[in-house]
Amino acid sequence: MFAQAASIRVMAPDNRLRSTRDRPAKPPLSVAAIVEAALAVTQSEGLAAVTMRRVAAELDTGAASLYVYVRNRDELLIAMLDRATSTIVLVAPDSQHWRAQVHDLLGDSLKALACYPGLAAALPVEPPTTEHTLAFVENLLGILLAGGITAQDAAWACDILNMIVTATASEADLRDAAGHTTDSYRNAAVQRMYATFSGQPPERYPNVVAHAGELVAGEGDDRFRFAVDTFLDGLVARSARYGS
Amino acid sequence: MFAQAASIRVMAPDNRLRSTRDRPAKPPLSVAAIVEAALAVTQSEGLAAVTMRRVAAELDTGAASLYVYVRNRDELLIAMLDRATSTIVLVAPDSQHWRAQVHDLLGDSLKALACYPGLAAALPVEPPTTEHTLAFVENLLGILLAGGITAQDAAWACDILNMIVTATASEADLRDAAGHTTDSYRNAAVQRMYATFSGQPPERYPNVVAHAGELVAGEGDDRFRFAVDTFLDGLVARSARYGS
DNA sequence: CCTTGTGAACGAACAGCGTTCGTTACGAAC
DNA sequence: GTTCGTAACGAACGCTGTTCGTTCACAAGG
Repeated sequence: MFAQAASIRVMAPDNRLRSTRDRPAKPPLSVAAIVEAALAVTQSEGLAAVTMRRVAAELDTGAASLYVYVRNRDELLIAMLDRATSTIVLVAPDSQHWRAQVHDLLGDSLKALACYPGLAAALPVEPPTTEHTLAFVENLLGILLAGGITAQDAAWACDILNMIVTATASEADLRDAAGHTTDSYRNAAVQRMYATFSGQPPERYPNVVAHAGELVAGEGDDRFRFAVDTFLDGLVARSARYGS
Repeated sequence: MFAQAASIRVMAPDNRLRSTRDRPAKPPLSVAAIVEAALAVTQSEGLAAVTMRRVAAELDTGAASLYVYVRNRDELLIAMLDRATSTIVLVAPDSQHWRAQVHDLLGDSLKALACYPGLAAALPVEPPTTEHTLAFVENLLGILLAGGITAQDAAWACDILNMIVTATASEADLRDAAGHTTDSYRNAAVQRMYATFSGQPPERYPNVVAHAGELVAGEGDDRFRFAVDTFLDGLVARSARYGS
């Protein structure tokens, strides 16, 4: 066993040559490569599978090697969020179409998060201090200000809108969990939720039972649009009240 | 060592007697006792400290003993949430004061969650199927319906308002993390966030830098009231539009 | 060409986690 | 008085994130 290990060591150059031929191109270790590998694992197996060992295995190395580029797992998660956020297309604020811009921007954000089940739910609560998350907040804040929202309202609204995106993404993870088919517009998880609500004793939970359908209604997109729209309506009503 | 262990076994009755005298009253193991112990640990050391071993130690027993009453850790967390939710005082929906009732109910919910740092953030995404969480949703839904909100809007609003509470509680955990003193209205975490925002390059993040103050402004309560109020404004505006 | 040094890579280990297994011991029932 | 179900529990398993000390490849200097 020892001799074998020794011979492997000696044959290291050959090994690398062989592996380089086997796989397309094994990129050298780097922060970007690690983040990309972690995102790939998340996409295919969920965030729970994103362990240091699993990510390292994806790069044909050991867990300890990652710590040269990443301080710890939390930092990796934040880097993953930043990478995902970087795919959001930013827009120049336009006071004429600010509501549509908010919808587009948040929709993009939701799409970016929805690719990586669990990532949205498992992040430190107050994150946006990395490059792309800051750029995102900057853009959202700019659009709201262009829309005539008070600076204070706009700032707080950023926080809340972001929260809506995150929560919706987490919910979407759950809704898509059990084999999402585009044909059936209700998957198993939603049906189970409906059964839970409608199966309660009506004298104890009359509204829940009566409106079980409404409680579980809507695709993620519908609920998302409702949340954002309603909140924006509130913002506008508020700023109108300030004006008067 | 073996003999000592044996003698301990033999002295088990005495041991129990002694421990019964030492501590006020060691309650027998039960789901309620386990949940209470877990909540106590959360309150004093945060949710991260709520490990099966730590909770068991709180009850002077081993981790394995808990599994007689609790299927796994997730179920314990859900039971903890249900217990915390049970402290919320429910109200009979009154269409005259429905907005105040929503504020009271959600405020209570926030208080209930704020006692246990981390609990809000670390829960399965779509929980409310336990007794007290269902009762809470039932009541919130009833109040919104009494307020003249559409059934569909009310149902979705329950979800979103709940989300606001959860997220605010998580944020409050963060804000209170580093020794919250009632005197200084800004703690270290908030100051650090302000420094991060205002310290960015102004040409790259002009709005973030310009409005760093607004971004971190407000106690948890202010932000919470803003979020709920604005969303309710939106709901009202929406139902007015339906009417027309 | 050989030595030296520097830092990435890595194997092994640590402490802790959730959970399970098999055994023990106690209290009630017959 | 014996039996039996089951709560309680010690020990273990496989896994986690992280650290330590060593090894190795490669570039710089003599």
